[in-house]
Amino acid sequence: MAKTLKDIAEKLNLSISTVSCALKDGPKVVSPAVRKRVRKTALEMGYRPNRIARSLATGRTRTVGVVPMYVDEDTLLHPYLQLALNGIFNAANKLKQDVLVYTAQDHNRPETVTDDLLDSRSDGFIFISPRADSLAIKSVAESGLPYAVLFETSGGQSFTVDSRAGVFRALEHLVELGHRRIAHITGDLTLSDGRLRRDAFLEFMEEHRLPVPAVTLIEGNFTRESGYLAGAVFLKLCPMPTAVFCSNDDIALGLMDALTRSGVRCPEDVSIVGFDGVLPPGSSVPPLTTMRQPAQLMAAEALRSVVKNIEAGIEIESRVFQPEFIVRGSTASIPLEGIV
Amino acid sequence: MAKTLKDIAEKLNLSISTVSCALKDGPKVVSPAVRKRVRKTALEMGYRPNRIARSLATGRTRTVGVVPMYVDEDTLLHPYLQLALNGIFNAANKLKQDVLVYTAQDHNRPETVTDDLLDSRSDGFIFISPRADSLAIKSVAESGLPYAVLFETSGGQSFTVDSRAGVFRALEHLVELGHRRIAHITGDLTLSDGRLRRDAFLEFMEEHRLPVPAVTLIEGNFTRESGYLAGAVFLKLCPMPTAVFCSNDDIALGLMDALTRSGVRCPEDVSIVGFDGVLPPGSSVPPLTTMRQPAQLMAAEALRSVVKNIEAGIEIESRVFQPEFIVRGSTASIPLEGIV
DNA sequence: ATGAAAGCGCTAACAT
DNA sequence: ATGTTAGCGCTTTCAT
Repeated sequence: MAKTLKDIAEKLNLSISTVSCALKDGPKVVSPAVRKRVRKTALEMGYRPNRIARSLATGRTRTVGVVPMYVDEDTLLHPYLQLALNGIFNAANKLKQDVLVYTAQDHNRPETVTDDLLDSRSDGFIFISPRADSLAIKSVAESGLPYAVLFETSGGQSFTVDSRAGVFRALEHLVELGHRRIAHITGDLTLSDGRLRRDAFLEFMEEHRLPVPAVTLIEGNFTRESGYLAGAVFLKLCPMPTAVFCSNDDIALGLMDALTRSGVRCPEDVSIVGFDGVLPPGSSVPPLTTMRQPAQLMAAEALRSVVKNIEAGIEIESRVFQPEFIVRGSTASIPLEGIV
Repeated sequence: MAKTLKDIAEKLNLSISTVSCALKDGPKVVSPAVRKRVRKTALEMGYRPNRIARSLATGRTRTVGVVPMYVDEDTLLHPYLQLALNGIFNAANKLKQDVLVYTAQDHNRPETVTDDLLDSRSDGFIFISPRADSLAIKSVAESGLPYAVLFETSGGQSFTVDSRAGVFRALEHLVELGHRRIAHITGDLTLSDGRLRRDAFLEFMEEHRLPVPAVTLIEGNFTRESGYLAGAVFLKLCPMPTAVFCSNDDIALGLMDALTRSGVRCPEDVSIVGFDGVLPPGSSVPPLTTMRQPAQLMAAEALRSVVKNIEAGIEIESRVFQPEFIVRGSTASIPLEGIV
């Protein structure tokens, strides 16, 4: 059986509270002699404080909950999430916080999700790429527990990348290479990043007086499949754009795959730019030119903010992070026949 | 404030225990009428059971702890672990279990690791690729809590791949391609997979009367760096082996990198085989021929076994899984000059 | 069928 | 400086 404070107290003929305080320099002062004795026998008896009991008494768990974006299964296989989680765990370790990942979301019965979150096992939350109408966020917000939102501007204090700046930088790169017919495959437009990147795209094009025929604005949803499907649409365009700005890397890889299979070469025939920079360079041939968002840092900052709120009541403030442009092999000067 | 059983009880003029039982068909029977009333008001009041309190009362947390192999930081960036964790989370979700990942290991003070594990927050454990002398395993074993060991044969009931079968299959492939001078870069020999694969390599070579000069048995440690360094050693060998069997994929990629940089082509000049199959095919050029171990399945089975033990007292039994050979582009027939 | 009460192991205010 | 005690919110045995 696990040893308890009571066991130590009885053995030493002390009160439980004295033992408790002796072990942790508790609220009341304990004489050095006693403290020493207590610690010694605690060690000898192999005593380990019961965190469950402590949490019940203090109302704190030292645990922050992480709610990933919803997918049916294989949640942890998304490079996106993996980076974010790694950043969160790294930061949590330093702050002596535990992390509980809530992958068990059943969107057929959203109320169960909420129940899980509110059963007092986490002191605060980080929501990753939540839907705008997330019931989970709503309940957590109502409960008064602190939380931050990662990779999405709606729903609460958010930790996001400067999509607009990123899009502008990427498009400037393409324009510098001589591209004028630039298509865009959007992300999920119900997500803020999807909308912001599309809007920035349109704004840039407008500003540079570059035409955007409706057919060159293809709706995707941040998945590789949607990029692949967009490829089919793209191939029918005439004249074919010489460059495509994709709302994220997955889309870009799907597109690249579709184009390659049809004999369209990247970057010789068409330049492709992604966004997020979550994939290792070797994930595609040619390696993808992309805007890297500092996912790990953003995730770590979200965690720190939540913990600061829990521990010191400091308000959580939204932050926007600057992306970093990474030029690799998927972009090049426009093909000769593109120069009219 | 969060509502409690007491709140409901007072509102309804019932006892706490009646409310408790009404909500969960508890040990004692409650009249349908009361049960209905209780559930209705619980819903209205937004009552959520407090899992911490329940855990303290029942002594069960419905949580299994996962202890990854030790690395200083960025634990969750290892493809290895990511696959295993994903398998564990998938299986845990189905069994309504939570998963707590213990990345916060400070090997300078191993006793703190142990303390963390034994603070009653997990009902059982899965250790991933632990060291043979793992203090953490020892304490968990002593505490009597159930646990399984993943990817390592020592330390307890283990869930491992059939390394010997895998090595034999891989080497047969090389021999069929005409290779006779086959080198081996070992994994970490303090880990069972490292030893088993090396031993199987030696056994196969002996059986096929293929010479193994000491210099062609290069010690690595499962990291990409060790593969890269082994490359330098390898390049000095004369005659150079025509094939290398690497103890895992990381080593193989490091080696491939080193060779490519020196102008040695794979697979034209030298064939390379990896092991584990955790990396996406695009991770290298050419894509790596490897023995895939069913990491997700193994991890899921480990979790199920631990949970079965917790819930039904069923003994955890070691299992050995069959790997699957995946032939990709890094192996080919021996180069002409290799045929003497 | 329902209520009362003990207890899970710990914290912390209050007493001595 | 140390002991006593009342919780934290729930489960569960024992009364009624």
